[in-house]
Amino acid sequence: MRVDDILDATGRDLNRPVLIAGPTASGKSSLALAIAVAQGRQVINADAIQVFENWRALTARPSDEDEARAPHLLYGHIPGDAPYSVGSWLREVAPLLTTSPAPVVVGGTGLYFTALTEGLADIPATPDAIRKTAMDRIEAGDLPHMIQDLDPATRARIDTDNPMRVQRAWEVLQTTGQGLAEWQDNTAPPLLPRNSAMAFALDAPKDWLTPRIEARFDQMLDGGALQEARANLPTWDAAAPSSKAIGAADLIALLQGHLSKAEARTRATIATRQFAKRQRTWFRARMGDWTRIYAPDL
RNA sequence: AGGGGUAUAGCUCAGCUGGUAGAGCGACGGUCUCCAAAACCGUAGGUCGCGGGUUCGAACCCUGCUGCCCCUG
Repeated sequence: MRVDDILDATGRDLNRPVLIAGPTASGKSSLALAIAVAQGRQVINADAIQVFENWRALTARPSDEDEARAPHLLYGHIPGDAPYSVGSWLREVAPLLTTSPAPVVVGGTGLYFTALTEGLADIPATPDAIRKTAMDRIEAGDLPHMIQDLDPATRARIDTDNPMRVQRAWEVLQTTGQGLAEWQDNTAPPLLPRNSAMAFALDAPKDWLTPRIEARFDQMLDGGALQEARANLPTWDAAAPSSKAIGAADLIALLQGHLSKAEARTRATIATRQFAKRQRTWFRARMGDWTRIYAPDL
């Protein structure tokens, strides 16, 4: 499927949102922009890290020129130290899906798309006090007891080797008195069922993507990623949500003199390749009914 | 040229007084319903620089060679 075919297909039903998922550096943003421009749609971000304001070059957010060609929403609108999650994202997208024409939602975060088209249990937020208790217990090495505290159904369902999953399950049980498994079993219908959207998943083979990832990192550096890192340096906090942007810690380490430019580049591109692998796995396993698009053909 | 050191998985290195090799990272595969550019799980790689010797048995001891590093000249 080429761009023209996609424009043709999506152009026939302007009331259905277009979903575009794909690995980093696969070219999904420009495809989304082409559709938006041609059909008067808005572009909505479905990327967990591009929502943050403080790393624009490094997270490959659309340029000013791109944003001038079509409205872009949910990009860089969250402070780098503010918490954000699938739940936050779903609440923000909800009112944006009803525009006419319908938007094109584009990004690389599989979980966000899955939550959108398959639903997400509506669980009350964890109070700060409970979160703090959870983190303290984990830090104290108390994970085994937290696992024991869980309800059997949840314990059997989650990956108990994964501290984050255990923490989440424990917090849900503590704050709601109800097990995570039960909450999930009662998940409400999705905001946007798969069939109510035109969904595309970009396929980007490893050997094709790797050189693009490397070239793009160099473009990021040329595009001001280093100045951006310098701007972030004074307030840098490795634990801040936006600090998870691939390459952020490496550029900071470079500025602090802990890494050479070559080392920073190597680390960042390796991390990006590993991330792309996880994305591929998610798309293949969870989005089997999305229309596949072979990225090199675009 | 002489003296010293070093040579073990793709990379960085462990391997006690000899019992046919391990880790971290990387690579590859996978999981994942609220930190997801996160977190987690699994798999595959090595005739231990080369040759000779000692020994029931050598990555480990002896010896020659080769490469690299340091010191002296």
